[in-house]
Amino acid sequence: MRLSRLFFTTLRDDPADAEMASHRLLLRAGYVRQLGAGIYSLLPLGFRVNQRVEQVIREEMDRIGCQEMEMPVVHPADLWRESGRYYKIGSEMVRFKDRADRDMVLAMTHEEVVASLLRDIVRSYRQLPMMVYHFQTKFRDEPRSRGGLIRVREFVMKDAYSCDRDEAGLDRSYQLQYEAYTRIFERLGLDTVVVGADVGIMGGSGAHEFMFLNEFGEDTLVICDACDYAANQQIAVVGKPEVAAEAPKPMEEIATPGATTIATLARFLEVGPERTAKAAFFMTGDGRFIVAIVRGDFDVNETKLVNEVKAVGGLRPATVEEIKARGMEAGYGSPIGARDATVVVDELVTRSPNLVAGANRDGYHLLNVNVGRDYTPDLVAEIANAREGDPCPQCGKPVTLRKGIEVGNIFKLGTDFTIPMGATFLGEDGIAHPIVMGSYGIGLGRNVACIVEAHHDAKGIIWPAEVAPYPAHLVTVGANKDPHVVEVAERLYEAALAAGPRHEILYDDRDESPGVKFTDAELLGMPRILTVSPRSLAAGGVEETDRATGERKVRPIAEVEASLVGG
RNA sequence: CGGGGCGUGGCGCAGCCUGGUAGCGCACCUGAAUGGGGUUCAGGAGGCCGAGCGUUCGAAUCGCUCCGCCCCGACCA
Repeated sequence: MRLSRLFFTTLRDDPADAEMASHRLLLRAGYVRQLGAGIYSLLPLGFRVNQRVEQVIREEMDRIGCQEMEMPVVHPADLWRESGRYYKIGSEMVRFKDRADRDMVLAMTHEEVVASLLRDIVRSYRQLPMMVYHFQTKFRDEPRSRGGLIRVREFVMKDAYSCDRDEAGLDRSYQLQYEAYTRIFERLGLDTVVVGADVGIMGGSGAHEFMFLNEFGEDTLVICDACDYAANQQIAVVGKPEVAAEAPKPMEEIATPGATTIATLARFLEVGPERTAKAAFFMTGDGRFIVAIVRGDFDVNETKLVNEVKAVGGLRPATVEEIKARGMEAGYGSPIGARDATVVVDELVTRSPNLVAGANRDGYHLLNVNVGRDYTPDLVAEIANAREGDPCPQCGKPVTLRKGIEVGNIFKLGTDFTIPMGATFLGEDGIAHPIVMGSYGIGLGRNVACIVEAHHDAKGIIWPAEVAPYPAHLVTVGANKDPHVVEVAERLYEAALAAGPRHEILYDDRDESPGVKFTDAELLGMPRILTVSPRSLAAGGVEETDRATGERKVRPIAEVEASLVGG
């Protein structure tokens, strides 16, 4: 591609809205443009990178026998009513009516379509196992997009679905996908950490997320450097402190004016936060009021809480009015005297005697509160967040907390879609069984952004060869002075072009100053920068710069040409 | 959805407080010089100042409403 013809422009100034290096560089180098909140166009360069990423994924999916297909973006709402997700998912799913007043939705993912196809096509166990995938646009009307391509509303995802006769088959398919993912991210140049993940209220029996460690990540990971333990904080269960036994003391009310947070309370009473109980109040999507109690030195983990109380529709913080209506006082709250509330207590609290807890009276707390004696939990569970330095559940060494971006996930769905949607097969036993599914997603744009996060320097992007839009960037200098420069450059360019699409290079044939050309070449990030100039010709050929190492050498023209057309 | 910030040419910004009909840098066009690190000079083109309503003789500037975008939080099968 001749740069003089390429639909793009580079920017000298950093776009004001781009905080992440990847976002800034992709905008500045002319790979993407924003159309709206979380909605991006891929310019030709960006599209080419996307295609390269897609191709890597395609090869690895094909390699494990996953079959490529394509499913629609617009679905009849009835399909989603069948699985029940039409009612469970909130406003992140775009709903609309077609001209005949039929309810339609924009696809957020494609489990329903796969299940409906299975129902139509699969009759016998002989047709299983089977895996399919496609690259397709998803629209998720996220409340807030962020980080350029990291969190968007419209994006292309590779989503694969495994379909098996039973759990053992699912385990095999899952393992194949796991291994394929490992190869994919290695080829993409992304170091990932695989963490155990939340399966959510939709059920399923297991999930892993492939995480790219990055400070802008939206997930917090609990990682042990001493062993291989790694989990999303949403589900991480780590060791809790030992608590010294203590005889229960009489409960006693004490004035604590203004001490509405654990920090101020602990300071006021001159005790450690571990001597206090923290109350958090939630409403479930189905209208239940939850009081969650953790020790003052911990935070409530909402994912764990959602799962423990099986909160359909999730949790939202309760309002002050809702708290008052149940006999409690925000800022001075505890389950003592609570009405119409489900009390969920972290197991550590039950082992911690004589805690300070709210008196449910403005400006007062209670000393020496003991679970069981002073109030009765409806549920005792592990609902606290793992903290930096807590003991690893596998080896006991302190864990660290890291931020990560989810670049891929694999999920054992089980029969959550096939049972409600009636996707069954006739087994060897002559009985109908539900097909056992798994789903496996990789968001393309997010991966492109992460690749840039991992591969750039102060000057620009440095694409790994596997995903570079073009293998080389050819620059001419002094072309106006010396016709031989143009001759050689044209010869190299045409030779690469003739060698096939995979060999095509980027050719900066613009009448720009050398500074502009070199600066753009480094910004754009092709792995090899080839310079043809009177100087390089006099030195024996073409100057080649390795973008990653900065290493330069002059090579004979014929040798460079061979490298462009060869394997 | 709550809190904060910002909408002025493709990008980055000034002007707004103290109303008087829009400016700078980069990019773009023309010409000349230059030709190995965003080169120089000269001359240009491009903006109903996010939208609507209001105040005023007069609004980019003041007021109200709306829309959009960014950040923090909530949210993220």
